[in-house]
Amino acid sequence: MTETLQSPLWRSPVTSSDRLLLEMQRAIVEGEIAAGSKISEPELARKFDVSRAPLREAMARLERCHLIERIPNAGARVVTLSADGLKALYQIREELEGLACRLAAENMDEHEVNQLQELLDQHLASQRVREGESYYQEAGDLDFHYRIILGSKNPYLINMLCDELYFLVRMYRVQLGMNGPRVSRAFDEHKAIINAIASRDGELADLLMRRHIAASRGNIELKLQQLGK
Amino acid sequence: MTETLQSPLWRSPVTSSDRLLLEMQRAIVEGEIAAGSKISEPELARKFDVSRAPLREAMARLERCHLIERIPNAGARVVTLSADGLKALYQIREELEGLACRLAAENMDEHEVNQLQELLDQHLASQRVREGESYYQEAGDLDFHYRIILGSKNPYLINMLCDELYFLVRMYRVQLGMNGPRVSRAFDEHKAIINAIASRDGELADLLMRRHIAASRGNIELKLQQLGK
DNA sequence: ATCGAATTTATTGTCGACAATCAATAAATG
DNA sequence: CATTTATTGATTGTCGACAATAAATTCGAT
Repeated sequence: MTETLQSPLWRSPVTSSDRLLLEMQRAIVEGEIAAGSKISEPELARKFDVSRAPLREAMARLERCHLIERIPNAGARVVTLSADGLKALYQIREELEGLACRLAAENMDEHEVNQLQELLDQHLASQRVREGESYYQEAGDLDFHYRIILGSKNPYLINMLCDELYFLVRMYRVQLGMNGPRVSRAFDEHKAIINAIASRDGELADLLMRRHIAASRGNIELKLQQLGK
Repeated sequence: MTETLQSPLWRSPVTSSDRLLLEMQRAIVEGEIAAGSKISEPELARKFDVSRAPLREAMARLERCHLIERIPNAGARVVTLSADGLKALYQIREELEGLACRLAAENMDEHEVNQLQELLDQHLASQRVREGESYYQEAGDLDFHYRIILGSKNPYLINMLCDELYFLVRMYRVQLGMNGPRVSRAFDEHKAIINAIASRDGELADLLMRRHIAASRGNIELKLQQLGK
């Protein structure tokens, strides 16, 4: 993941609980800690060689980004991925990123728009080399979305999308993958969105982003069905 | 505040940190702990007669609902209310509650719709008695919005609106008030929204809710200007 | 007298141990 | 034999003390 992916709310990991959070986010998103599995505080504390205090703080933040679910006096479980969950998540993502796109068209300055276009050119070049390689596409796609969200200049929106929803989105995408033909199509959609933003057409940018996300959702739903969940 | 206001995620305060959270949420929303003031952990721990452990957990949750802001190794401050903050908050609220309204029109069952209509009749009756009394109106308004959000049946949406955004919304409303003429107008808007939901017209319900919230926002913005902030 | 650096002070982050609560097993009774 | 009730076990929630970091103050130099 590149530097530009970091939201302003991701502070560099100064504290133990910060490091733990990053480590556990990665482990859960990539399935290293299995979806649906129960989390034992003493066990994880030993594993990461820390006390339960920073671990519990990290877990509170994991709950905040919907990666685990806690029940008082009972324990915590890693979330399970499901078709219903995906639907609910993407309903919100469509709405909020549509808004972000509209606001970005209004609030991004010329420099930021130029940077966004340069980013797309970079991805296009690297995509020609690695045809259909999903990892780079994913990083590139996330980077693209991140910049637009930041461009909205709305702190609450940035917080919700980058800090609360995006890890779960990544979890669906990493664990359920993204197949070939969708990858190149996504580039064209990105291009259209940037054009709308560059011409300050917030309404169009909104619409295009919603469709872009809806298409992405359809792609993952297909995978879910194929796996027979 | 009535019983029905509670979201499913508000568990009864079984633990110390739960009690602390409720207490501090109320204190901040009502301005008992002044906006912008710094929070001292040892001081509050003494005041509420608990250890710092549950206090810190409560503070983590206060940060989650945007009532305080923390900086690592530096401390926490209560948020300050501003015109920019209100604008950013209501931009999101408009979008998400519009979505909630559309989903409610699709997903609420007959019984829930009937209950919603009964609720409005109750409020109308009590409003005739207490003309322009803002406290009851506020509770009633919140209750109305809560039920629609729950009716969306989208867990993420419910969590975001009821647990993360609504305390800040209440803080603006409680500390900046809501004046007379707006109160009765809100009833008519509520009525129109319910009708749209009852006739399963999600699109209309969405539109009406957005306007309702925009009007409410305009009302608070006016107050902010009058106070010369 | 003012600016900068070192020291002091206070606050936050972390630790290990204890208490309270819940789940599971085993015993007892109809 | 089934159902209920204790008992055991483990996990979570809470506490008080310590260590690390940042802010405040004092002291010294120009």
